[in-house]
Amino acid sequence: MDDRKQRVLLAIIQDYVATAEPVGSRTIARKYQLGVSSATIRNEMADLEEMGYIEQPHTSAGRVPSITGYRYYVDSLMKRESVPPDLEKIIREGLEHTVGDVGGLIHYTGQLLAKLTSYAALVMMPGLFGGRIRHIQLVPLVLPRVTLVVVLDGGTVQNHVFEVPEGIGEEDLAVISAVLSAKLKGMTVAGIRRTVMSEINLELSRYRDVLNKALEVLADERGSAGAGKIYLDGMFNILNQPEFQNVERVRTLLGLLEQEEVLKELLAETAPSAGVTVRIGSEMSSRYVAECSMVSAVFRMGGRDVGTLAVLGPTRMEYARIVPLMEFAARSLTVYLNRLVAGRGDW
Amino acid sequence: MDDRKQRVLLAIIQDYVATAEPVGSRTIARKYQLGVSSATIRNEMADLEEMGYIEQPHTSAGRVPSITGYRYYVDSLMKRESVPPDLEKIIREGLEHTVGDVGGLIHYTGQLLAKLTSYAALVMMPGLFGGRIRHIQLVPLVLPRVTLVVVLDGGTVQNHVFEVPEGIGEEDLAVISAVLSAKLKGMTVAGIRRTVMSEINLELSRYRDVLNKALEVLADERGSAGAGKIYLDGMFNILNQPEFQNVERVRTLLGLLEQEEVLKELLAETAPSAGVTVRIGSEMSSRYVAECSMVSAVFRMGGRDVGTLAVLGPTRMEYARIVPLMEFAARSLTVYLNRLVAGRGDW
DNA sequence: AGTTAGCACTCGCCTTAAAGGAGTGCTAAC
DNA sequence: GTTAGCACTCCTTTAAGGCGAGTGCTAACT
Repeated sequence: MDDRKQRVLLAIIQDYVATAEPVGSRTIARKYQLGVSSATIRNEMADLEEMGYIEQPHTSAGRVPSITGYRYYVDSLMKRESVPPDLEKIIREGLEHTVGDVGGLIHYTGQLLAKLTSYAALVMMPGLFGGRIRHIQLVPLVLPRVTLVVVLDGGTVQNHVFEVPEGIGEEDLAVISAVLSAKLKGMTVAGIRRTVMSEINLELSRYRDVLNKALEVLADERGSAGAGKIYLDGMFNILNQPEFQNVERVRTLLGLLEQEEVLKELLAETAPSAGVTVRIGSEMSSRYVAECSMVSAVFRMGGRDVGTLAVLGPTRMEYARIVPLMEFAARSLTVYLNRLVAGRGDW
Repeated sequence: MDDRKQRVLLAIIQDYVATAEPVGSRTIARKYQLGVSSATIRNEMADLEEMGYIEQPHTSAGRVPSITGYRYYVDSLMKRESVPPDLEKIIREGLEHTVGDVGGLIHYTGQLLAKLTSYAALVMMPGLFGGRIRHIQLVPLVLPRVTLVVVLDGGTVQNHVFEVPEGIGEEDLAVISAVLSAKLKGMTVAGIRRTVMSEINLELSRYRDVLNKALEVLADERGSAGAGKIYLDGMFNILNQPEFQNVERVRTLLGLLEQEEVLKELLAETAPSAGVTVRIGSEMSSRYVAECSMVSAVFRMGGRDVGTLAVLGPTRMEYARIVPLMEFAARSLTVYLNRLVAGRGDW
């Protein structure tokens, strides 16, 4: 792909992203000075089409970038815009001044992203995964129902209700709680080793049933790394995009957004740790988002990936603006999350 | 309004609810045997229009029920359909077999309603309002940040993060927790009296600051009776309604559904305790739901209203089917919620 | 060989006109 | 009070024509 072809492709994508209209050779010759006539551009466009980077909705319409075209753009052509300082400020100050738990901070970031990007924002929360246990206790409800309450240092509180065998009383629960507390406090849920578990089991062999149940709950949370809750914001934004003037499309998309399972899968495809993942149209696993792209990034706590931030918009997304913004958001969130659990010191 | 006019109005509403098409005199004469000709019906329709019960989108279109018309129908004309036994069974068994906390049960009911009605379902959860305190504790996170954890007998767990003054340590928090626990356990949050509070304050005067903060959190929850979380399900259903083929309308409605505050207000207008509230179009306070109706009912715990169930659909809603269904759902939910906190005994 | 002007051609979209049809209101007769 | 008949209204559908954006090709130019 020679230099001029690249410039033509870049122009087509920029124009299409801006206008949502198929772009013709004349437009490019006029608006983007490539120093050649529209006829030359037509020739280049014919080539680009043959190479699969652009498409024609129908004869005598302009060209539209293909998935391959967008991909090439994102990987090689795109000049990342730097995040405007005022946005950086908004994000930083927003995160700085949010009091509350880890969940609140993350949720807030999602809302902010929706507002700042004008697309839909998705957030996958960490389960019990990301934090050290500060408090763990079995609280009797109406026996035989009890709830296992776990408080993490980030302020996350999770609980899980289950039933204990007949004959277990409040005192028994207090004993178990004390042992659990002694053994597990300070550990991350992920870090609970089999050895600790059996140690506990030994110490409390009388209560094997209850214990197994409780540990099972913890293990559940640990196993399903992506089991966290999903928040969705600004899906309303997406309706302002011209490609969603068609109700049929809105319906399929909204149908998707209601299925948490599918969303989780989509988010789970985000590359671990490093940078930002961009997936365009059919590069995503669900066919319901054919016309959409997702830009996502993971955030971390204690050196471990714990959740995912994402933005969902039309394939015609402003990648050059969104990618750096997501990167900044995920990095900022990571910083402030870790401050939350480590006092002032950055992680 | 004479008997025949009522029958004509009834026929118009039934037909319009079924077809979403303006209904003409001929249709009524043909499909609903009133024993008179279409000309007579035309005369009746002219009268009904003058009386404000029906409207004409334009000359030479059929008639459509007005808000007033629907209102008259719901209040006087409607024959409630009885809830089909299989639906009753689905609801009962669903609620019976849902293990977990109060929140899970309520949320599940919302999902069920969305599925069974084919409209959007809204649920306003109780805050800390509806249940007795089983456990209350200040858990230190990374000092000075602590979280107040409250567990209710329904299994609801709420927490709130705040900061304590310098110099307060884990032991201090343990002392405070012990007193809070001793004084408040077994009370409902709503039932916490000023007297108890000052009693606690007296006992722990050293920790006045921390205590005030903690009690403030509790009071907050108590004050905002409807402050609970809102769940939304099946908004996707609403897009299948013919009146929402128009994207503009979808946008305004979705815009509404994203604003929790507005939703809370809408739900808060539900009549307390008794039966089912139906609000049609402009009878609701928000102008964004002009084309919609809401059928809502409160559910109770411990003899007190704690939350609201609602269904949101087009004004052209199948009231005769939905009203009894909502009533049944709210009643069932009340029963099972109370079982949850009272052992087997019904409330 | 690459570039460009010119031009015929394609094809979606918009406007306009005409036909069709559902439904009404009115009148006159029963 | 009811009904048949009929003129009238007005929305909706269909068809046709013109417009315009854009293309691909050819031939000439550098």
